[in-house]
This record gives sequence, structure tokens and C-alpha cells, in this order.
Amino acid sequence: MGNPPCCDKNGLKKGPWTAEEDQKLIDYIQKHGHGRWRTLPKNAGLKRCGKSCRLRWTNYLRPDIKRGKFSIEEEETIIQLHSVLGNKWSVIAARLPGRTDNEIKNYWNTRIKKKLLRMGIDPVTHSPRLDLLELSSLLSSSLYNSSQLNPSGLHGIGSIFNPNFLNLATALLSSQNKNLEISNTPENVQQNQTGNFQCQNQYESYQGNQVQNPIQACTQLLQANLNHVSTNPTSLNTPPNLWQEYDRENIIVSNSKGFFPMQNYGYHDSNQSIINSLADQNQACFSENIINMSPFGSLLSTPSSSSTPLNSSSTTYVNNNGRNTEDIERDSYCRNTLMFDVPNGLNVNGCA
DNA sequence: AACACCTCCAACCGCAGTAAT
DNA sequence: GATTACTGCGGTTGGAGGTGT
Repeated sequence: MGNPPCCDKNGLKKGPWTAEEDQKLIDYIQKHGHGRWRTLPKNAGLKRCGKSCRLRWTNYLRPDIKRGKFSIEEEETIIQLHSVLGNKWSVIAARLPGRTDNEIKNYWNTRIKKKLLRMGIDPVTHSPRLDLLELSSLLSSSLYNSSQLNPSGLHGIGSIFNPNFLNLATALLSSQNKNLEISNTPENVQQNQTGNFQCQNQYESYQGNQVQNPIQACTQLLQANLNHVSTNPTSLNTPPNLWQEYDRENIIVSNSKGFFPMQNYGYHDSNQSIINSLADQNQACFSENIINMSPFGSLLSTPSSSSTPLNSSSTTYVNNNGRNTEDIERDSYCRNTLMFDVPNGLNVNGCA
């Protein structure tokens, strides 16, 4: 009901606007103001439908529109608001002076969405991607039954998962299997069986074996998410703070030791007040925590913990994935996320 | 240089909500 | 209350320009 006829059915022009048309529209609106879009094009001498005129004005010609690249602050605000509001582009645009909903929508679809996907975050739910959780399940089971899955077994799923993550997982798995062969003494077996979820063993063991425990921590964490999702069907709507729970039980997250750094993607800035004004505190808290649920947490390092000089004994892999320098520089929250510290001796490219 | 492929963004489309009659 | 007109919104498309081969 109420749909105006399509422009071209009335012989009206479609497609890109010319400078002359723009000027006619601007002149008319400056004289008469906007509104009455149905009759405006006729009065302004434009062979366009009212809808097209309104769109051209609101998305491009309006004098208060800010053109140009989005700042990092704007980008962070968009992500924050989207985590609370979803695809309410007009509401998000209202919080970003000078930006139109169309512009924000485009920016989201062409940049931010891809960025979040690269980070292993579902851009719709702002939670870790389920496919990665499934990988964690796979890896987790393989750790305790290494005969079921060898590194070559990962190759078949390469099309599903981020290849860099797969390479790393494969390398870690190889190393894991080797370590199991070496350390399969009865004492060690007992410790492996009983100590997997005990923080002290985790951390002490990590100190002595930098390969085994990061992936255990990673897979346990992801498994915890996976288990929660499977046992709480409603959890997708009201996800718990699994990372906090994991912290409490395992005390693996320890910024002071730099082992399991919580990622700050720029969510904890002055814009937090915007979130709090739009949603209750729990919701906002959820948004923060969700973003901190990086599935790569245990494999990552902060710049402070991954100081990697050229002659370092470890190799730092940065997943540029063909992105240009500008993107990388602007990518404040990806910067830490895609940086892996891989212990010496691991061949992350060795599964080709 | 030519072609294919990719990215980005302005513009379009259709639906829904609301005001006017 | 029913119908019509208008506006706003979100999803999608198409083409220009950029990049890779």
C-alpha cells in the first residue's frame, strides 16, 4: 500500500545524478525547503521521482554531511552501536554527526564486516564464529586421542577455516603429538588427565612447555563456549560471560604474566557512555565481553609480550592477507589479534 | 596493452509505519 | 475505520575504478 509507481514507468530518469541535476535540487531546496518529495521534482524541473530526489539530498547533497574516510573513533563507535542495536543504521547514523545511514551501512558491509570475520568474530552476533568453535571441538578431541586425528586430517577442512589458523593448529597439533610421544611416562599421563582444568598445572606446565598448553587453553576455552551453546539453546540470545567464568576457574588470563592477554579492540573508550545510554548495563557488559571472546586468545600475544626483534628465536606471523598498508595501520583492534607468536621449531607452513 | 577479477559506493527497490483524507 | 499518500528504512544491485595476471 502506498507504493509510488516506479520512476522509469513514468519516463523518469534513473541512475547517477549529473552536476546540473544536483544544482537544480539544491537551488530548489534552498528556496523552498525539503519535504513533499512527490511534487518536488516537478516543481524543481527535474525528471526524477521524489524518492530519488530525497535519497540524493539526504545521502549526498545535504550541507551537513561529512565526506571522507571514517576515523578510527567513528569505526569503533559503529561497532559498539552495532553490537547493541544490530542493523539499525538510521539509529547508528544519528549518533555519528555528518554520517548517513547509507554511508555507515556501506562501510559496515565493505570493511568492518570483513574485518570482524578475519578476527573470527561473527559480525551478526559479535560472538566467536561457530565454525571456529567446531574446529576447537575437533582439536580438543584430538589432543586426548591423537591417533584419531593427525595433522594431515586437517587438510580437508581447509576450505572452511581460516588457512592461517589451520596452519597454526596443524603445526601445534604436530608438536603436540611429538610431545605426547616424548612425555608419555605414567606420571605425565596422570598429570595430563587430572590437570587439564587446573590453573596451576596449566601455568606451570606452560612455563615448561610453550607448545602444549596454549592450544589446550585455546581448545578448552572454545570447548567451554561450544558446550555452553549446546547445553543452553537460548545462550545465543543471552550469552554468558564465558571468558570471565573461564578466568575464575582457570586463572589463565593473566595480564601481569602476559600469557593470556584479554584483547582490547577499542571498545573500552569514551564511547562506552553511548552504549550505556542505549542499553542496560548487562547488555553493554555482554557486548564488551563478547568482543573479548577472541577464539585465538591463547595463541595471541600483545605487542608487549611479543617483542620480536629480527633475530628473535620465535617467529611472529602477521596475517596481512593481501590488505593494504593503510588498512593495517587503521586496524587498531585487528593489529593484536592476528599476530601469532609461534615457538621456534614449528613449521606453520609445513602442511602444504 | 588487454583482460579478468575485485572493491567500493551511489542509487534503486520494496516494505513498513504513519499522517492525511 | 478504510483508503490513500508520503516518508523512512534496510537490503540489494550495478557500474566505475582499482588491482592483478
